[in-house]
Amino acid sequence: MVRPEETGGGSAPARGREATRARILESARELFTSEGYGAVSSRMIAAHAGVNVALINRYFGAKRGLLTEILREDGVFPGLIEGDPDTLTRRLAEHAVGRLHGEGTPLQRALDHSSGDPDLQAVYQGRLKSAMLEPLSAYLGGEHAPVHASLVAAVLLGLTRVRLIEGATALRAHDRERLTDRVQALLDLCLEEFEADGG
Amino acid sequence: MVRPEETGGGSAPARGREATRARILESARELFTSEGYGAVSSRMIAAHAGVNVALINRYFGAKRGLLTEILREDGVFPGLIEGDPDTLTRRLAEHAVGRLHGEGTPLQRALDHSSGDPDLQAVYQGRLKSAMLEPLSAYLGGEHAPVHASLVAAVLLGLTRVRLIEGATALRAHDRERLTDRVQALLDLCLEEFEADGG
DNA sequence: GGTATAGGTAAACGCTGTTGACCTGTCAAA
DNA sequence: TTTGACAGGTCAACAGCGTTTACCTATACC
Repeated sequence: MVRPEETGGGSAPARGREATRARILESARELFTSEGYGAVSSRMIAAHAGVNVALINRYFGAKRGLLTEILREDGVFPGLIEGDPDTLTRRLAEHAVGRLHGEGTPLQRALDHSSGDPDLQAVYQGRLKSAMLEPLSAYLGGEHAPVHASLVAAVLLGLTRVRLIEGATALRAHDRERLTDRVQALLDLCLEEFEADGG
Repeated sequence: MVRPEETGGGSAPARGREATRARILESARELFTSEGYGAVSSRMIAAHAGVNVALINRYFGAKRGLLTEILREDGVFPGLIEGDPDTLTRRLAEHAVGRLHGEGTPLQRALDHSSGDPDLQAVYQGRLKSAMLEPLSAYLGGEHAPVHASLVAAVLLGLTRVRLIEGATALRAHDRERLTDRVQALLDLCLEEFEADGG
């Protein structure tokens, strides 16, 4: 049998599968944003979406699948890599310091706070690899590009993590500016070529 | 009533409370080391220690309490802060790069790998604050000491985290040396004084 | 000897993510 | 028109988790 919503000339846009899937996804997004990931159970999502719990696993494999899908759509690490190479580290530094101040989308903020969850960690790591390390490495080029990319990622991730420990301490504008400068300097140092191999 | 093991001149060294507590703690340490934190359940620990599950919560409040106790004893962040200030960043860099290579105690390695768990994250954060940020900040002194300490911690944490994503990539000796140098340079930059406030 | 109590146990509680069996309505073919 | 297949959905259960409550038992004191 051919499912109606998969036929090219379908008239009714699938009242069932796609609509339900979307409703679940939207509920999950809302709840993850307001409550965090770990604090939201499958049953909560199902209830919010007005569907049965089993559908979550039917459509998304597992609770983690919801997260993967949401992060795939929203993009945890928006396109910072593209753009003028000369201002790359500036953009990254501003993004990082911005995150230090709890900026970013509400979803980003929520997920940063529930970053302890193993599911989230796993998905995040996948995203980080494909949306940060690999493109950055390709963007940089050169023999040591992977190491450079790793160092940059380390600084950025570390900042986010420290923020979770210390809490978001609001800086005055010019302190923030200085911090951004410093972070940019760190990133620049990360990208500096390793000296020519002596051995 | 006065508990025997708490009286100064007790003869039998408490076959009960303390011994049982220690047995639970040792079982937990072993299992956490070999399996990670999240993969070990309260019942597994209890079974391994030959005691009832309820005793874990009786003696340690919760599963997390075991972790807190173990990390308190072993010290996740051994005394790197003390010692010659001139070689501080070198020591930290070597420690960090060592961790990149999966060095450190087996327990450290295991916990690094299961660092996704919320419990572990919470306990780690507490330890990091009291064993890293605060002493480092005190050690450095000066107006901007907390910011410097945060930046240092960010670099160190970030490196650990990136390692989890990329896996431990074994570096050749001289590459490792170069990486250590680079990390040290990053840390030095973290500690550089902010230029005098112009505004 | 009687009794308070520390130490220990068994069984449950409420929750989690996940799964398999079942129902139901629609749509295609005979 | 009847029949059958099947997608979409529901219900109830599973196995596991951390934790808690009620109970038992042996020891140590009065």
